[in-house]
Amino acid sequence: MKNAHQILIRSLKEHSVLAEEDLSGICSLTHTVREFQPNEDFIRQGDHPELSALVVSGMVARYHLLDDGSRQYLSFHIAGDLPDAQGLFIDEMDHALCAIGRAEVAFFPHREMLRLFKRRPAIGFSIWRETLVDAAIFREAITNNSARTKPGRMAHFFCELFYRARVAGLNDGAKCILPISLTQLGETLGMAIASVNRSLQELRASGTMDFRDGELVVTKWRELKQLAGFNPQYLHMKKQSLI
Amino acid sequence: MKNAHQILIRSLKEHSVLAEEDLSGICSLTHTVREFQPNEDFIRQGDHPELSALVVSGMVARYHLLDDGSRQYLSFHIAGDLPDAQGLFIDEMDHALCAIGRAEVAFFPHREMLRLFKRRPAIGFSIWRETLVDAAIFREAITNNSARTKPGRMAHFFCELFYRARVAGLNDGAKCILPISLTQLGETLGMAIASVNRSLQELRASGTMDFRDGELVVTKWRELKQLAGFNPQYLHMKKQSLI
DNA sequence: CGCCTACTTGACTTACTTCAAAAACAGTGG
DNA sequence: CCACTGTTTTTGAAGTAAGTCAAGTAGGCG
Repeated sequence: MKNAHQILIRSLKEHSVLAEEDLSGICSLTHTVREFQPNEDFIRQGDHPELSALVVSGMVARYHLLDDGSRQYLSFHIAGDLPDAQGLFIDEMDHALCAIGRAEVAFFPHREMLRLFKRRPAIGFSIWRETLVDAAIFREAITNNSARTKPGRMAHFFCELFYRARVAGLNDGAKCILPISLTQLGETLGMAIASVNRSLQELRASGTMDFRDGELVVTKWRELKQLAGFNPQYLHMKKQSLI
Repeated sequence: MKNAHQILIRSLKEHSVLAEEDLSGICSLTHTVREFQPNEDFIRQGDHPELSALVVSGMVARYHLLDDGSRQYLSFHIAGDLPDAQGLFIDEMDHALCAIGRAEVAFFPHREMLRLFKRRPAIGFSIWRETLVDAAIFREAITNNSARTKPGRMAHFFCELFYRARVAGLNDGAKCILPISLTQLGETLGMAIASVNRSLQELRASGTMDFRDGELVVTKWRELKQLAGFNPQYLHMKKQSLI
């Protein structure tokens, strides 16, 4: 397992500039690491967390639980992401977090982080920035689920995760681990399971990508992007020209 | 016109605790106020703003412009909101802002704000918090546009705006100014104009509310909330029990 | 091997979109 | 004041995408 501090630093450096003292400040944070099984919740709606989570390995997701018991997935997070940085300033969780596949998550105490932000504002600013990119991803999800055709929105979803994993250095060439079921895909994109399947087959037939057994393979990135209307600008990465 | 500093302070106090020195720090910020006509853009996709906007009066909205020229509205903002606080840390705008109805907007220089955050971290934290509530609103919009029936999502949209306006002290009893067209409502909720109209008529027929001529009247709040599945917890206001 | 879960497929039904046109309304100029 | 224009809202009818329901297949695991 890679060191949690290093994972966080790598991820923050993706978009922010940090001084030597900021890095050592981050490394001074205490933390614990826990492993979670597929679908295991680690923060629930209504919780008042005092720790902030960092994805160390695997994938986690945020979701809303509706009155009728149905689920709406809101976002997916990979190694380096801080999926609940909002807990730093918002007392009560309005959504839950669970592992997608097996995942390792590091937890940092809010108290220590806030103290660090006061001492080294640049660290706070870089994590603030991270939460703002998060918000940009949510905005894109609104547009995706509201304004695109079903196959289009599925393509866009795959594009985003593929791109983010690529930036994080997690892809194996054209392959990307994505341990998500079709049912979950439906609960993410707002479509019925039968539709998910048919849209997926349409994407397969397009020859641009394949997704099966929790693995995404992108064979024609440019065409897939086109088909999805994907423009990575909203992810606000420094290396725009990556792929 | 009310003083922009006072409007900002009132709004931040809605969820954060600020010391006397923080308040005077906020009041030391220079700003300009501009008035915009209905549908007038004041920040465009791709811009690199150096000022942060505060809604002083009226309503503004954020939206994505898609490749095919269609629009997806992302959020609506009323007096006291900072609709582009993200510009503080994210260089390039991934969405645009426009006035809905006539609106007055105050602009504060990023440079001054960042300097203030370093001197008085609590101010930065309160605005950070504001951006996190923003993100919570986006998350709810994902769920709304993906998991609810068309009339349900329209009801939820009205509930949220009514509630937020009420908290901000902008409602006139059961009435609330909402200068938005049915077309825009469709571009917000991801539904065709014809559907918007029919869903609206369904809501009218339910006897819980009416919306016409840019004015929302809520006659049965409890029933409307019920019908919408609206739970204001995600807005993270201090006064939960308000309505 | 049998059970469970995840995926796939088909048939049916209904919601919603699209298209088209009418009605209501606001603004403009004679 | 009223005709003219453009915009927004409303209504109707037709077509279609996608949801629901139901059954069948495939893969993983004790």
